[in-house]
Amino acid sequence: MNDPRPYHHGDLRAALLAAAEAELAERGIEGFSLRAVAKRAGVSHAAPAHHFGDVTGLLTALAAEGFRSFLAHMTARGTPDDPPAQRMQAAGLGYVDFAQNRPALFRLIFSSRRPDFADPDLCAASEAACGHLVALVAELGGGQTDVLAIWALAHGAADLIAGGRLKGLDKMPPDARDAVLRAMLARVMPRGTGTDAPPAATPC
Amino acid sequence: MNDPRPYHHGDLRAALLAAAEAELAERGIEGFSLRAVAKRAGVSHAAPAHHFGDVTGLLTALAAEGFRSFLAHMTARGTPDDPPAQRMQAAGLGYVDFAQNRPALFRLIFSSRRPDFADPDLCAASEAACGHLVALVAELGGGQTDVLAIWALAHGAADLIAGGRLKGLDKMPPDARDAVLRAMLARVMPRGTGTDAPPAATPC
DNA sequence: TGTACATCAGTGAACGCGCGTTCACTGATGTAC
DNA sequence: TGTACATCAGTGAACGCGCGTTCACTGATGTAC
Repeated sequence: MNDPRPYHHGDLRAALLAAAEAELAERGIEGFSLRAVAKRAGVSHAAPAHHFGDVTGLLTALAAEGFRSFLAHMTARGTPDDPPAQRMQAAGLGYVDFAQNRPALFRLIFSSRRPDFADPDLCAASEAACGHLVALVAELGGGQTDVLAIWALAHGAADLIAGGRLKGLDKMPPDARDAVLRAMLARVMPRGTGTDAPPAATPC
Repeated sequence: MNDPRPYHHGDLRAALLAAAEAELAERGIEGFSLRAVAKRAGVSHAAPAHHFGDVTGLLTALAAEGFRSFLAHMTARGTPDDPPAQRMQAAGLGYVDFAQNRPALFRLIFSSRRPDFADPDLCAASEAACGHLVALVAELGGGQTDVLAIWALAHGAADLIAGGRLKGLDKMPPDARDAVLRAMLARVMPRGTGTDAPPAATPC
């Protein structure tokens, strides 16, 4: 039977996460509500409790998914066999890709206080993503200034795109957009002239 | 008489704006409430209506103050007589100063949807701040890539600091912090080698 | 200087609303025998 | 294959709460005469 509304959903957990992301994109974190998420997913407003406990549980699970997607984007532009500089550039491009593809998740993981960042699963996902960046910087042998410059530039481009303030850039054809981003990143890539100091700031 | 609680406040409007900024800093935009602001300012929760109409009015006024403070920070590091490159660097440092000194306002003007950005006063304040950046870039004669790189780097450093993710940097002595920021900015300053294209993206 | 009065700023009770959460329930599924 | 039963997923009513806003009011201020 193709009953459009079976009693059991099948994968309500995933549907609720998708609905929550869509709600965040539409209303922002400041207008987020569990009831609206349930309504969007087509279930009663009490249903989410079975999968996430409470609203913090849902946002925490969504943030963990966010970090995993973030890491996936950063590694999607190359392979582990590429030279470090190339992988660094790929990570920078992926950082921005993530903000452009999933702006609500970008804001959730970087600018919200509602997820429980002490949650073990979220913590692990966060550390995996940030560990990738840290490892790359270490491989490149850059110093504090290099780390900060790369990170700030990628993060700034990403945040501006997530906020819809770089209309010019995110409406360009992908190739042209990438060329601009590569040129930007090239300005801050370490030139291998030695480290000026151990990093005083870590991404996470 | 030094009655600590006179019936009339004196400057409740300013007190409410300060309380709102403190509330934003403490709870974030997602936990912001008019009643908490009134309580913090020591007045009844109906008092703000006399000065701002409603909660959007208050956040709009606060955002306008935010843009004015943002512009003031960007111009505070130098004088109009400095050469363009020096004023650009001063603006970059001021951009980050603003995020560090008033993180709640930084997030309010760059990452929130609650203020009414169509409000004439807010609009004017926003355009004044962004106009400063645009004018500097034009004076410097940089192209699209230069504009984006400078803006992204300053914005990224600012947003990371506003989010408390650059503990190392914001705990350094001011001189050392400035030296790092200057080194970062130097990597993306236009080198006067001509424009590659007119800017496709504008800050506002 | 004194008085009347208009204006303004803040009060506190009241309202309706949407929220998160709880709870007893019911429909559906799957497994033991 | 059929039946009994445990388990699970989703329902819908109910709760208490904090919220934004409204409203008649009252205290305070300032101005006209």
